[in-house]
Amino acid sequence: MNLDGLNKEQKEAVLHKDGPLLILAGAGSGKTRVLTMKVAYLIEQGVDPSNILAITFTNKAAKEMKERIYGLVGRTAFDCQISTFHSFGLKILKENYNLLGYDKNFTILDSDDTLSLIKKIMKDMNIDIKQINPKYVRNSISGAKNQLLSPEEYEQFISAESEKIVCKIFKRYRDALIKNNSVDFDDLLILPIKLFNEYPNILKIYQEKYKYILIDEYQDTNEAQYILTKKISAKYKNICVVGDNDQSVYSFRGANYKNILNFEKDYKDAKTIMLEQNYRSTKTILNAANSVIKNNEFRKDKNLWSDNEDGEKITYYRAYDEKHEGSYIISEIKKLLDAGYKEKEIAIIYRTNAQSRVLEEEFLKSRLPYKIVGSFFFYNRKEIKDLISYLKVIYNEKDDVNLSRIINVPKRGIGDKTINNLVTYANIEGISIYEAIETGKELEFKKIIEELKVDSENCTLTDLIDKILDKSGIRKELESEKSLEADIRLENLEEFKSITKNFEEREGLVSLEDFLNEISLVSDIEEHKNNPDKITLMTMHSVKGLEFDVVFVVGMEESIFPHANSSFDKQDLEEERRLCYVAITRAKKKLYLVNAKRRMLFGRDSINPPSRFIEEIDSCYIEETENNKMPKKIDKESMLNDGEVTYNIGELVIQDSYGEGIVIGEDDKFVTIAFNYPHGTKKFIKNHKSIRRV
DNA sequence: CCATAATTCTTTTTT
DNA sequence: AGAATTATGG
Repeated sequence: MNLDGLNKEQKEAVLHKDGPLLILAGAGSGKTRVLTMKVAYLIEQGVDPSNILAITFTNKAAKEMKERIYGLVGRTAFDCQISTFHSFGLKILKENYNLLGYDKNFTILDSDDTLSLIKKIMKDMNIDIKQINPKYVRNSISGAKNQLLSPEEYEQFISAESEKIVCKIFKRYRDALIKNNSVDFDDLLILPIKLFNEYPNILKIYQEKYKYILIDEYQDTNEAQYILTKKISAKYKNICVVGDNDQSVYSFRGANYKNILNFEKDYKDAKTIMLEQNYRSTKTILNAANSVIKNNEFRKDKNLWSDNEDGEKITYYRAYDEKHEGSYIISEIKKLLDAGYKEKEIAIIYRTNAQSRVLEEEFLKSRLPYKIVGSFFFYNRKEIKDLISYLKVIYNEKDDVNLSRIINVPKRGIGDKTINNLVTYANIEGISIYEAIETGKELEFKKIIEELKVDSENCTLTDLIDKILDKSGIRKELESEKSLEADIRLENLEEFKSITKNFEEREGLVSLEDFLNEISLVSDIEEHKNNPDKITLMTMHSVKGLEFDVVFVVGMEESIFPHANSSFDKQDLEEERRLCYVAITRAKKKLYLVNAKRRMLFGRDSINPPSRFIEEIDSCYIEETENNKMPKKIDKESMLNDGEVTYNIGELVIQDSYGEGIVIGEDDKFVTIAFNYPHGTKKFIKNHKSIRRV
């Protein structure tokens, strides 16, 4: 194998074959390259590809790694197990479902399904969902599960009244999942661990199977993921993990960057290699990223450097509003394309998914090719969810959650009362809703599902979709409605067939089981399509691990980024800053930071000051323009209005640094203004020019 | 049981 | 602003 393109440390990492290895790899230091070459090297050294397990966090990363290994070793790459933690967990469950009390055709509940199950349980228990938010319950349960706590163990740790209630719901929730023959996302990690604990001989099989384990983004692993791989690698200890503490951005999911520190404790003879040279970005971009991240207090300083040229300065643009933000980006992209940049080398990244909406509108107008990665937009539509529920029920009739969703879709005259009767009966008998159906209109529904079950055995997926639409009456209902909205729904359902068709062609598979697994774990429509040259729109979280020539980071405003919910707590804020570090370091050649003076949020016009992260970047890296004048240092005289200014208590005003606020107090010299969280109340010189009436 | 009106969320981030 | 949930009346 040719290692010429690698530096000393990279070579060392690739050539380390046996024993634990920790690679601390800064952004853009070539870690993916090292990982892929390492796999190729192992194969070259005679390791059976089927003994290699490589784990990534996102499906995109897994896909990319597969392609790159394929590029190095050819078809034998397919014999390696390269997947996300969750799909790896699913694979183990599929191989051992019976030992865990499940039927073969168990299904995965997504976070919406999980939420409706919790709501149902709470209703059953007469818990007011206004008193305790079901989402809080869901998150608490998920948190406990990821700490590998059973409801009984969780009980030992809690004291608050609300947590005790959560615990009771947790118990019912756990039982309900088994009864529904369903698992949630967390189960994909913790059930395999349970399996290994209860059946050591099975653990042994997996230890022999996966003699070499590589894990990417190790700083993002949570307790469950940590334990899972620790168990499997316990025998041979050929475990190689790659991580960067500065890029740890999943603590909300229980990720614990301390796992990196634990690694050296767990494996006393672990070798550690640091990759500190950045090959990706210009000096300007890297320096900007470093000047932001150095503001984090809880951080081990490191020395990431670059030999690349200085490159262009960063462009900071302050748009008038969110639409202008979009149109500005479009106009810049047009210039970039004229200058020879390729669409697929341009990315727009934002903090929240909701921001993609306005951007998409502007892109549609511009007719530039774009793709929104991770857009729930399609899968979140009612008609698509209904269709998927049909598929899940056809495959797993015990799935009460999805069955309840569609038993009256389209309208069949089955209302709350009928369903409640069914549920009560099913509970008494200890059977599923499906089994409980014996009479009435619901029996017709059952017959439809029975027929479709047969169809699912006999025809292709795409044909099955057609049969569902016909036999359920969904198509008929939408066609007879003759509204634009109904037409769009039909179109979306037709579009869904292109996803199944693509799946069938790509995988050569037509099984409902495989398709359901795929859409449960890859809930991103773009992953199902072939993607030619397009401009990429995605969140900062999903962009991790990728790189582009040109990156636009948009919505650089306080309370969007850093997000309002994360700007108060110091730890949260530091995570936001790491996220900013991730965002900036995606850019290879040119970085744009964009924000809007005002923006519609929750249907209200809100005004937020520029993100603090912009100010943290040394201004020498940012191009000076008319538009982006940094917080001006003008002498006090010129900042005061001539003459007297008076305000009324309760009046809405805008202040340049803190945005919208309400006047809550006034005397002859000062005015007191209450601003939105997290700014609080501030006192100003009354006729200061930074304050304006709305 | 269902259509319409009124009201109340929603936007962190992912598998 | 738009979606989702709940109330109301037929």
